[in-house]
Amino acid sequence: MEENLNNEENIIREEDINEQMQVRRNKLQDLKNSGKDPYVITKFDVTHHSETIIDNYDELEGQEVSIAGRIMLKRVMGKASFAHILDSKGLIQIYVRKDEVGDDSYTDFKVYDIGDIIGVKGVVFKTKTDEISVKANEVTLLCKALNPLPEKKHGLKDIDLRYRQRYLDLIVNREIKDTFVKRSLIIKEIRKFLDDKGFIEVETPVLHTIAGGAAARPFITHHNTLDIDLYLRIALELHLKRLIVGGFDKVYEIGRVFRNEGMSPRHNPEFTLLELYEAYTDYNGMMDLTEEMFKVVSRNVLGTSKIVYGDVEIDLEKPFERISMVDAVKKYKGIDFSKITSLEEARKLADEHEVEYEPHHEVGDILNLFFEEFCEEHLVQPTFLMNHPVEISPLAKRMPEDPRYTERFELFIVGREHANAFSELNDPIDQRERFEIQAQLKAAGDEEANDVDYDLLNALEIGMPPTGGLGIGIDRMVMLLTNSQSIRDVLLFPTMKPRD
RNA sequence: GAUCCAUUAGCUCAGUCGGUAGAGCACCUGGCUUUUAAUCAGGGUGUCCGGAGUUCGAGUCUCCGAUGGAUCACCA
Repeated sequence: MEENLNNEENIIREEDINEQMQVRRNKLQDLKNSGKDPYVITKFDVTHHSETIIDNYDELEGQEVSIAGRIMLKRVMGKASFAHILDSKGLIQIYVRKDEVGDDSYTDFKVYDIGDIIGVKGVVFKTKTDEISVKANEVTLLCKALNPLPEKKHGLKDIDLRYRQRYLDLIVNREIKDTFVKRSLIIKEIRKFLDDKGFIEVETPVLHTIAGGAAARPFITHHNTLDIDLYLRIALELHLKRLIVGGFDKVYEIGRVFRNEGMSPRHNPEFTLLELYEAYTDYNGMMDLTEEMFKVVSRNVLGTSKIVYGDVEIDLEKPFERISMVDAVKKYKGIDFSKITSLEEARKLADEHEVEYEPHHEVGDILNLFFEEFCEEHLVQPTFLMNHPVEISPLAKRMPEDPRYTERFELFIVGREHANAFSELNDPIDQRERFEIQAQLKAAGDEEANDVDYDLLNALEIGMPPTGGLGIGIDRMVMLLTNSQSIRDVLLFPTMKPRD
């Protein structure tokens, strides 16, 4: 059955071969017929990269080098040719003369296509226009490209194709490679930053029996042998806290989490989350850590902590602003929620200001709606939004001076949430009550509400020290530091709907 | 999930009022021993995203569908 389907696909594909693709297949067949099948070659010794040759021209002039890369541009004349070769570091020109490589080799070279991968042995020199080049004395075809590359002038602009065929995008739009190099450096710097502070990196399960630690709809999968449904994790929180109970004082994990929700320029179904937990500190400690991390990572990766995002300059150097959610709503909307004590008052306010709420929303939920509606977009420079209502913070400790609110903060930059942290709730009795409220919400149809995690409750009953916890969306952070407007520009292979 | 926009050659894009499908690059044939998005002469290679409808006639108008983008909803 499956084979039949594949055969059908293959038949369709054969029909899709256009003239250019057919020409290249014919060229490959000719190579094979004359004993020059490039696919039998297993290795090629590369001694230099384009960048090395260009950066060290003075030492390398007249020296023999061996380079390899993809033909990107080709200028063929009767008995001599120029071409540009793309290797992992960039472009370099090669000069191929018939009287240097021999008649047969030159004839072969003339029919190589843009996109083919060749190895070149030759001598470093400068052309009369001062371009650093390699004069070939030997050219080897290492791989035939059977499909043509996009055009040299305009490259590949079709966003759909760029995401679906990222390999093409990387070849043709080489500047995007920088984004992914930076992404790698950012994650490396985060690890270094945390390791230097004595944090231990751990790995916890991706397959969960309970989807908790965040408000999100999970992906559901099935384990055949156990015959149970499992959830792909939506957060790292609940396992990392168990490790604090177990005696690790400082732990972190950088891992993929999965949320079965809408996609947008800022949301991908799978994304990378950093979560860390530190015993014997609170959300103030987490604020200091967050501020330092953003500053240091930016400095070490970009060489500066004053960055440009879109048309705004963001200063990660000066102390981040700190404001409570109640004060933010007061500042940007002129409404003082600290004086709102009943749900009726809150609903009346919401009605007056055309803020839509759900029947199950309490005062704290409505406060949060006001914040999202009227304040969020104003928090462009780094701002810690603090002291969220307990209703939207089921895992955070209450503020001792006002139990309606929690010791929690979110870091906002360019109007977006970049971090979320709190003094972790370690009161097992309070935690049990909050889980039960979540369970009621879930029973009432809220698909994002948490289940009761009895094992976590047991862990808390064993005893978790006062702990600060922090989560940072790595993709958002990479977007910020690479001035990327879409999350898909910082993901090598963003989730795409299959065609047909 | 809703709304708007896009989809034409391998790539980037034109296509007027509904009247036989166009350009540049790429590709093919030939020339050219220092080119620089090489160049000179010649060649158009197509499921106009798919399907249905209106019409004498549809790339163009209408409807249904696919994929993508933006905005909204949800969220990080």
